[in-house]
Amino acid sequence: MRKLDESLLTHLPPFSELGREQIREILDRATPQRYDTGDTVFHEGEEAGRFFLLLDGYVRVVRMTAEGEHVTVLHIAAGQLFGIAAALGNERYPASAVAASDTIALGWPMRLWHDFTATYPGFAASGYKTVGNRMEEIHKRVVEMATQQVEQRVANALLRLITQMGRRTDAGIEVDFPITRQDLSEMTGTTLHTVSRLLSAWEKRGIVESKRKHIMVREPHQLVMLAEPAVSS
DNA sequence: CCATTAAGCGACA
DNA sequence: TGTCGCTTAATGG
Repeated sequence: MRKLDESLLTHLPPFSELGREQIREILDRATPQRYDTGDTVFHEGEEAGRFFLLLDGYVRVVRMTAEGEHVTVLHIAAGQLFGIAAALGNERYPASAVAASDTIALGWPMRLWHDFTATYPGFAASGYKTVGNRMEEIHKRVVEMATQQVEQRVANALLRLITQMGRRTDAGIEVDFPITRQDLSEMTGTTLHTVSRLLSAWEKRGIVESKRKHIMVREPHQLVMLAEPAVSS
């Protein structure tokens, strides 16, 4: 295997404050790995043996309920760390990580998390910031789930997707990985039928456009309107 | 307002 | 040809 190029990491937050030598050392201990769409990077409850940096593609973080239903907790985009259980003091992964598209990730043994945070300035801070940002996002969603109706929740989920993992096209902003109605329903705590009906209705109004596994938002502003809590009743 | 059940259709491998 | 993604209608909580 060819040596990894240092430029892979130099702009990324966890490494941006590090020198070339330090990045070299970190890269030399990394194991690159490909995952096909749908592949599981690690399973919920598994011993947390490695942490990862997503180099390319998208990963979704999924929890399983007692009844065996999937709940998508959040999505990870390229450049972000994931599986950093050690930063949370966990011995096991609290959720599963599934490749939402074909992806490439770097993996390190979890014990190196402690080495890295102790040795490299900025690495720990960046890791905790990542954790903090995700906590905040999850908290927002908890409030959403408790207070908003399904249409608002789905609109919000779609807005987050195009904001964080959208690809601009001439006709609008498209979710940059294959996504089904089932996926959206697992993000919003509803059924694929309800998502299907909502998307059909939005499509008739020209707000979105979708083919199988593709969703494009043509009128983000309209979606923002829909995402706001209903005024009455 | 929304979940569930059921039926049917086209895309895809 | 079988599976998957999607749509729609009907029903009921």
